[in-house]
Amino acid sequence: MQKGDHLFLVDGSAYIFRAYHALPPLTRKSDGMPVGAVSGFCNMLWKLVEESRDTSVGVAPTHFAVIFDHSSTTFRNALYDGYKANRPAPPEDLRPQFGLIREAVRAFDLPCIEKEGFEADDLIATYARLAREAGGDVTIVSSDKDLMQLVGPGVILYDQMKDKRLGPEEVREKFGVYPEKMIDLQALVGDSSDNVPGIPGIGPKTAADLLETFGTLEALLERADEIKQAKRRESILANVDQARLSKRLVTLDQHTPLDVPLDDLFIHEPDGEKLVAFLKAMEFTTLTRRVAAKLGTDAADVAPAKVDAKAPARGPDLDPAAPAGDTQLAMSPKALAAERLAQAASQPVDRSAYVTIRDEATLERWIARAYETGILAFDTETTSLDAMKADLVGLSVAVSPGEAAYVPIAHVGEGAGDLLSGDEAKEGVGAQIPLGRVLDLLKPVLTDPAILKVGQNVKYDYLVMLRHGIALQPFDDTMLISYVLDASSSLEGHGMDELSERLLGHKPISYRELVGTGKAAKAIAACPIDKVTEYAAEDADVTLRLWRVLKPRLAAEGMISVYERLERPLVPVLARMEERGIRADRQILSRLSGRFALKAAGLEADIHILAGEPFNIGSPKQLGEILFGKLGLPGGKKTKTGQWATDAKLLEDLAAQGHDLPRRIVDWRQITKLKGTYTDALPVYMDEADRIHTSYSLASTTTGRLSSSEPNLQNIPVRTQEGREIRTAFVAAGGHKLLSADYSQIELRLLAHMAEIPQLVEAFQAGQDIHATTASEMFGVPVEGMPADVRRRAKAINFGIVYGISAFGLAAQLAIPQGEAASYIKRYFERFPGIRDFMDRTKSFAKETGYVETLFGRRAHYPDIRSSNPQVRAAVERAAINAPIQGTAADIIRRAMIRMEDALRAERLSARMLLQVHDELVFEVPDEEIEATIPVVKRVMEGAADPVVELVVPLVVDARAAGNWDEAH
DNA sequence: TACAGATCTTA
DNA sequence: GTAAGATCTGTAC
Repeated sequence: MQKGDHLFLVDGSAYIFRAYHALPPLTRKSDGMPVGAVSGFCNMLWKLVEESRDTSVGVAPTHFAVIFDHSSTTFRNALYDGYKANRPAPPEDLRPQFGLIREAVRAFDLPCIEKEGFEADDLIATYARLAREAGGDVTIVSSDKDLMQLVGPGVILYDQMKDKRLGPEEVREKFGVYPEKMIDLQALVGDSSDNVPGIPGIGPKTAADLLETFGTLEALLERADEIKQAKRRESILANVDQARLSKRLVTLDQHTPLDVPLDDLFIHEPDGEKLVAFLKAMEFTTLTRRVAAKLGTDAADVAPAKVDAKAPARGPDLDPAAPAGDTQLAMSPKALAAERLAQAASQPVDRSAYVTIRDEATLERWIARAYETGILAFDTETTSLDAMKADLVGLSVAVSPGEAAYVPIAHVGEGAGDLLSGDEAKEGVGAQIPLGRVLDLLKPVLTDPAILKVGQNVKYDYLVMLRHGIALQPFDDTMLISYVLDASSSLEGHGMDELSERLLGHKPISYRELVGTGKAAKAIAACPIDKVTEYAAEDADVTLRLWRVLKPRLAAEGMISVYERLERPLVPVLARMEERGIRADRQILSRLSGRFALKAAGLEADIHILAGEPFNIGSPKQLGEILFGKLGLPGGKKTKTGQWATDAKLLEDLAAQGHDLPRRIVDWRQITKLKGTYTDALPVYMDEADRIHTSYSLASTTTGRLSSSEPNLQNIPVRTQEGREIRTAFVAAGGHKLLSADYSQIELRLLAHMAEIPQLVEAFQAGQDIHATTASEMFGVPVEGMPADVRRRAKAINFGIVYGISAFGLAAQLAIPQGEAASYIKRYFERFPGIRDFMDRTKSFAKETGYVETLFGRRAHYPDIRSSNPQVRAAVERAAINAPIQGTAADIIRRAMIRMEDALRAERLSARMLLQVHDELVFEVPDEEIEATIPVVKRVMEGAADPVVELVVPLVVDARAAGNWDEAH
C-alpha cells in the first residue's frame, strides 16, 4: 500500500445485525431456510462493490476487507468479566445465517477477516493504523460509535444505510467532542449494550461538557473536586476506578497480530461465475440478475453453488450454541432470560424521575438518547379506546429502564398552558409542543430501521400513527411476545398491568385511577399534566422493562419464529383491514329492525296471553317461574345456580311435545337477538362513509385464532333465513364486489394429515365428500344414494372428533342415547385407529410438557391437564386435542393474510382485504378485477402452509364474488 | 356502577 | 365435545 491508495474496511458483524433487523424476514423458497440477513448483506455489499468500481466517484478503494467478530473471549474479559455480559443471544433464525454470510464474502472474492480472541473493531483499528502509516486513506464502513475514535486525518466512517460520511466535524456534531476525545467520552458515558459501566448519571452531553472544561479524562478525574454540581462530583469521585476501567475497555487495540497482511487486501475484479453461483443457490433472483448483467455473466449457464450452511455456522460473539466449558462469555438465552427476570424485580419503578417534555429542544435530546440506546418504548395517550376514532392527547417514550418521559400535546384546561398567563406559557411552564411539530420530530425515529420501537398492543398505536401518516417500523410488541410464550387457558391475559404485576412485581397506575370512575371520570386531556406524566411515562417505562424480560425468553424457549412469522407481521395487515372497514347499508338494517320489531311485538302479545299475565320474557328467571312454576310444564331442570334452565334446546323439546308457549318464546328470542345484537347495534358503529371498523385481537385466544369485537363481525348470522338477511346489509362500495374465499373443511383435512388416516387422506386427495366417505366406512353404506341422515350422523362425529369427542356431547348433538353415541365412537376408532393414537399421543405429550403444539410451533399451555379432578382433566384433555388442529388452521390463514397484500400487489391488483372469519377472508374488489383476483387469492390461501409444512392433503378454497356478503358467501 | 350468569351468534 | 363476543338481567356494592 502506498500514498493515494484507499482501504475500505467493512464492519461485517454490525452489518449482519443491521441487515437482519432492518429487513422483513425472508426464507429460501425451496426449503424455508431463513436468508433475510444474507440477502440484505449481499445487497449492501454489492452496492458497495458496485459504487466502488465506479471510479468517477473518486473514492474507489484499492484495498478492501470485510471483518467479523469471532466468538470467543477477548482481552477485555480479563479486565472485566461483565464485559458484554448482557448482550442478548442472536435470534434463532439469524444464527444459521452467520456461516452463509461468510460464504457470501468469499463468493464476492473479498477477504473475510476474523481472529480468535479479537473483536472486529480491534482488527479494523489495526488495519486502519497500518494503512495510514503507509500513506493511504481509510473508509470504515460502519456507524458504530465505538469506531469513531479512529476518525482523523485520512480516516472516515461511512454509514451506508444513511449514506452519510463522518469525519471529525461530524463526530463533534454528534457527540460534542472531536474523535481524539471519543475514548474519554465513552469511558465517562459507558455503554449499556456492551455493559461498559462508565459513570452513573453522566450522559453524552455532560461528558462532552466536562471534557470541554477539563480537557481529558485524567485531568477530570484528578480535579473532580472542583466540580460545582454536588451530585455529579460525588458520582465521579466514587467511580474513578470504574471510569479508568471503562477507558481500557473502550480503547481499541491498534496492534493486534494479523494473519492477513495489509497488502493482501488488494482488490481485484470479482469472479462473476462464482458470485452468481452463490446468489443462485440462495435464490436471490433479482440480485442474481443484476449482478450477472453487470459482470457480464450469463446466469442461465451457471449452476447454483453447493453451500453448506452448517459447517461454519459458529456465530460471532455470544453464540448460545457453543459447547459448555468453552471460555466464551456468552450467556445462554435461558440464563439471560432468568437474569433479566431477577433484575426486573430488583429495579424499583421511580415515578418521580419521569420528565414532562414541553419544548422541542428537550424532545430532540430524548430522540438523540434513543439513537444511543437503539430502542424506544412508545405509547400513545388518546381520546378514545377505539383507535379509529382516537385523537392524540400525548405520547410517552422510554429509552432505558427508568428513563421515561411524557410529551403532552392536546391537554386542555387547568395546567395545560393555555389558561396560564402568557409569561408562564412562554417560560415553558405550561407549554405544549404543537402536534405537527411533535410528529415531524418523531417521524424519523419511529421509522428508522436502526431504532427498535417497543410497544404494548402495538396495533393500537400503529393505527393511531398510521392515521397521521407514520408507519411504525421496526417494532416489537410485548403483548404479542407474552402471548406467544404463555398462551394458556388458565393464565390471565397479556394486558400490561397484569404482565407488570406478574413479571416485574410492580402495579402501575391504572387508567381508572388516573381519570376517575363512572360519572366522575374525566377525559385524559383534562387531567393534570403532572399526573398524566406519571401515568403515561410509567406505561412506556414498564413496556420497556417487560420487553427486557420477555424478549430473551423467545430465544430461550424456541419461539422466535412463531413471533416473527405469525404474530408481528400480522399487526400492520390487521391495522390496514381495520382502517378500511366494510361498508354497510343503513336502509337494509333499519328495514330489518322495523320488521323484527313488529314480529317481536306480535309474539310478545301472544306469549303474555298464553302465560296469563305480562312479564319480562327476556328474564330467564321470570320465564322459568311462568313455565315451570305457574304453568307446571314438565322437564324443568335447574342450572348450577339453582335457576330454572330455559335454554333453546329445552324449549324446543317442550314445543315438540305440542306446547305453544315455548315455541313462541324461542321465536321471540331469535328475533329480539337479531334486532338487539345486529340490526339495531350495527348502524351505531358505521362511520360517515357508512363503513364499520371492527377491532381484531391477536392475543385473546388460546389456540391462535383471532377474535373480533366492537362490533364482532365474526358471528354475523348465517344459519337461518332471517339471520342471513343481515348479511345482505354488508355490501361492496360502488363499482366493487365483495369476494369471499373460505377454506373447505380445513380442520378435518388437518386432522387427516396430523393423525395420518389413510382413508381420509385418500378421500381428500380424490376430492370426495368426506362425511359420506366417513359414513360409508363406519356403517358400510355405499356413498351412492346414501340417506341424508346417515351422512348427518357421520358429519356430527367428524366434528366431534375435532372437538375431542365425548359420548355425552355426541349424544346431545345427535339427540340419541349416550350408549348409542358411545358405540358410534367405538366403531369410529376401530375403523380409524390412527385417530385414537393421535388423541392419546396428544394427551400424553400435553401431560408431559404442559402444552401442545401446532404444526408451525405455536404452543398452547394447559397446566390443568394434571388436575386431580377427573371432570376438569377431561375438559382440558378435549381442549388440548382440539388446540393443535384449530391452531394449525389459524396459523395457516395467518400466513395467507401476511402474504396476501404482496401477492396482490405483484399482480397489480387493487383488491383490499377487509375481514377474517377464522376460515374465510373477505375482500373488496373492483368489478373489472374480479376474475383476475380470484386465482391469486386462491393460490395464496391454498399454498399458505408451504414451504414450512408439506401437507399430504390438499387445501381447497372456495371463492365467490357478489354485491353483498350473503350472496358472496 | 360493576360484574357474573344465561343465552345465542359464529367457525 | 373446541374456540370466541354481545346483550340482557339481576344482584352486589
